This record gives sequence, structure tokens and C-alpha cells, in this order.
Amino acid sequence: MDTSSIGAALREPEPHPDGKLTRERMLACALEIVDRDGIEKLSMRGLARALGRDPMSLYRHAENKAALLDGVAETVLAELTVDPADPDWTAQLRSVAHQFRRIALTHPHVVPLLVTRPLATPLALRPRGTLRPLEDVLDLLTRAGFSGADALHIYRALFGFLHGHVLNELQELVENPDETDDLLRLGLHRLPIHEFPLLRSLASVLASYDGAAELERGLDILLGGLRSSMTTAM
Amino acid sequence: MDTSSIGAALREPEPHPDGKLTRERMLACALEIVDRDGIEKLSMRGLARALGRDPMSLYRHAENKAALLDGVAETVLAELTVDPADPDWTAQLRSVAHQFRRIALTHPHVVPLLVTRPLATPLALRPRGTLRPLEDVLDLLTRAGFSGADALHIYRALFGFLHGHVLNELQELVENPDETDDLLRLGLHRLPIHEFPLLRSLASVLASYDGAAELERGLDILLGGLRSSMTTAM
DNA sequence: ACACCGCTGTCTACAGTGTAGATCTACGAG
DNA sequence: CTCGTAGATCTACACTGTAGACAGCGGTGT
Repeated sequence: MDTSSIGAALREPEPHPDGKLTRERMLACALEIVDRDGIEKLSMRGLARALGRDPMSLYRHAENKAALLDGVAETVLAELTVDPADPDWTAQLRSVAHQFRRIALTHPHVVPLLVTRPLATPLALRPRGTLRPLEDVLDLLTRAGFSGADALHIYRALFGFLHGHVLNELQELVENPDETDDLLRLGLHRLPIHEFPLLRSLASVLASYDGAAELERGLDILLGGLRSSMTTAM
Repeated sequence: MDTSSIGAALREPEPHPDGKLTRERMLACALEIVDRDGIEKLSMRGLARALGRDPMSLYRHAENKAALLDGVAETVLAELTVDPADPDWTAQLRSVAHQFRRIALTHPHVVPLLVTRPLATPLALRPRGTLRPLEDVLDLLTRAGFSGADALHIYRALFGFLHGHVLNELQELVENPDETDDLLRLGLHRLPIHEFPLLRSLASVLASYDGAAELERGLDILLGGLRSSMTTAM
């Protein structure tokens, strides 16, 4: 009955259902699968198998697969906490930024969902947990004296930047990690020299990407620019 | 034999193959489908049907479906032109930004591919057409006197911002277009008032999103910030 | 002339997908 | 005890991506 020897072949058959199936357990398990195998490896049948349940039982807790994916994105985004009472709004936004980056690095396979799902659903129909950070940031900024319109602009600017940043940072994956030469490690040697001379010459710079520093630089520029372009106090 | 009466039911059976199937025709047709019906409606079988070919023939021009999607993204991105010889690098980057926005608005369903596909492939293995703008921007910026490292940073900052911006802008879709009240038009009335008071109160601001202006503001902040934080001439 | 090769297209088949609809099961209310 | 109902399960359907075998072709070397 050793689960590791049997369960290695098929995916975690989870032999006994032990208690009721809740939406939370379902989403947690789905997130686990996505984190391990990526989004397109998540199937209703596979998820059900991992939970030891019938595939159709999932439809009691998620209307369809799209809703399930929304749920996963929501779960991940729920880790993000905003304190609207913080008097230092820039510090609070920086905290949000750091949390968001942390989340993205912890769940890289979920990032496509985070940036992409909102395109499929109008704002008002999105899962509540997704709208929570928006409302909280608006709260934070209006308390700091910004108008609603300006607060919304700042929220958009921040999350636009954050989405762009994590997409940038997660692209920096290395193809051949145990190679010492940067050019080889990144596979850049396959690019024709006369077509991509600059790109190839930047191998060492590419190899030494520092996401945290890049985020900080961006935040400095963004928050500085916002403060000077906004017509409000403090 | 009226194609509109018959072809309405099934999807463009395209009765006679007329000539060889090229990669370009395949990608153009795939793009057409994606633009019309969205990404997840694009299937190998459906595409083959639209081309009047056998599904398996597609695999002569794309290794698998992922490669096909990469091809679509590449096709769209190829519309973007950079002039590395332009002496005014900020103007040229602004032009790139405007082109990119235009492309995203013309092919909204392709945007998920544009921002998401690079996450799945290391840089050096990406389709060549995708790397072209990068090399060209690097060329532009080094000619303007920037170091390679700085040029790369600027490229990342710009495209990170652009990705974030178009993701923002494309979310602004309206649910109920023929309604006069902004609150109803956006469906915001369904949100509980006590949980999302600020969001609901911003209905009119949400309804009047101006993507072009938002892009311009962002570009001002970004390019201004970059110029002052970079250690280079001009 | 022939044989050979590689490229393109076609056919069949397989394992897997999301989910509609019918059916079974268990439990609380009357 | 009966009934209704909510949940869980089963079956089935239409569809997916693609491996593998095979047919027709033009060109090339001998």
C-alpha cells in the first residue's frame, strides 16, 4: 500500500475521499497541479483523479473549466494584502508591488492566467477576490487625498507596470543551466551572427538579469513620475 | 452554389485547394480565424477545413500546434517596423509604441499570445521574427550612444510597459453597450455596495477610458524617467 | 532508362478532452 | 413511511492533437 511506489505511475489516485469536497480543496489541488505541471496539463479528469472523485463532481463547485481557471487565479491573487489605512501611500504601493512579484515567482505557471483571464471577462463579472485589491488600492489612494479618477489611473499604471514586469522577468529562463559560457548557456550561438550581432553580444548582460533591482528602478520611475504629474497634495 | 448561404453553417469549406499550401497562407488563415473567433476556437482540424486541406498537411509547415501559435504571434509582430537609423531615438520608440498599440487593437485576440508565448520558450529559440524588433531597438539605442546594457534595459522597460498597457486597455470592454447609465452599462450594479463602494462610484470614469491618452502619459513618464536615470549623452 | 530520394499530402487510429443528460444515493421535512 | 431534493456518479457525444503508415510527385545521380 505504499503510495509512492504505486502513485508514481498514475497521478496521485488519492484512494479515499475522506470528507466532503469543498471549493477550497478543489482550487488548492488545482493550483498544486498547475504549479507542478503547467496550465495545459490541468484537466477536469486529472484534477478529479487527484482528488479521488468523479470528474463530474467538480461541476458542483465550478460552472465550467474557465471558471475553474478563474478560481485558481483568484486563489493566488488572494495572497495579496493591501492596507488602505497606511498613511504612506507610496510605501504601501511598493509593498503591493513586492508581494505581487513574490506571488508571480512562487507561481510562475499561474501568471498567464493572472494577466490573461481579465481579457475574457468584463470587470464587473470577475471573481470578487480579483476586485478586492483594486478596491483596496482605491481606498488607500483616496484616503491619501487623490481624486477617484487619479486613484484609478495610478492603479492602472501600477498594475500595468507589474504585469509587464513579471512577464519580462519570467522570460529570463535559461536553456542550458550547467554551461559556463553565457552565449552557449542561453543558446544564443544558434542565432546567425550577421542578423543578430547586438543581441549575441549582450549574452553576459542577458545572463545577469536582476529582477528585484529592475522592479525597484521601475517603481522609482513610475512613482516619481506619478507624483509629479498628479495634481494633489502629499 | 452561393457560398454565403451554404458556407454559413459549416466554416468556409473552401472547396478547391487551388495551388500549393504555403506557410504564409496557413498562418494568414489561422490569424483570420483567431481574429474572428478567438484563440481557443482555433483547431488544427478547423484550420485545415478552412483551407480545404487535410488536417495532417498542416504539420508539414508547423511542427505542432504550439509552433502554429508562435507563427501567428510572429506574423502579427512582423507588422512592427523599427528604423534604427533614426537619430531621434525617443521619437522612434514612441513610434514603436504607437504601432504596437495599433497592432494590439487590430488583433485583440492575439494579445494573449504576444505576452504569453515568450514565457514558454527561451529567448534564443523564439521565432526569428519575434527577435527582430529587439535587435533593431538595440541597434537604434546603441547608435544613439547608449551602452548595450542600457539599451537592453530600455527595451525591457518599453515592452514591459507596452504589454502592461495593452492588457489594461483591452480589459476595458463594455458588457451592455446600449445602456445609457454607466453603472448599468458596465454591470457594476451587481457588485455589493458595501464591499466595493469606490469601484462603483467610479463608473463614469471607468466608462470614459482613453487608451491613446493613457499610453501617451505613460510614455512621457517612462521616457522622461529613463533619460534622467541613464548615464549617457543626448 | 532506371532506381533512388525527399517532400507533400492523405488516411486511419488512438488516447485524451469538456461537458450535457440521465440515473443513482442519501438525507431531511412533512 | 413517503416524498422531494441536492449531491454524486455513470454514460455518451462530439471534438481535440498528433503518431504512423502509405501514395504520388519531381528531380538527381548513374
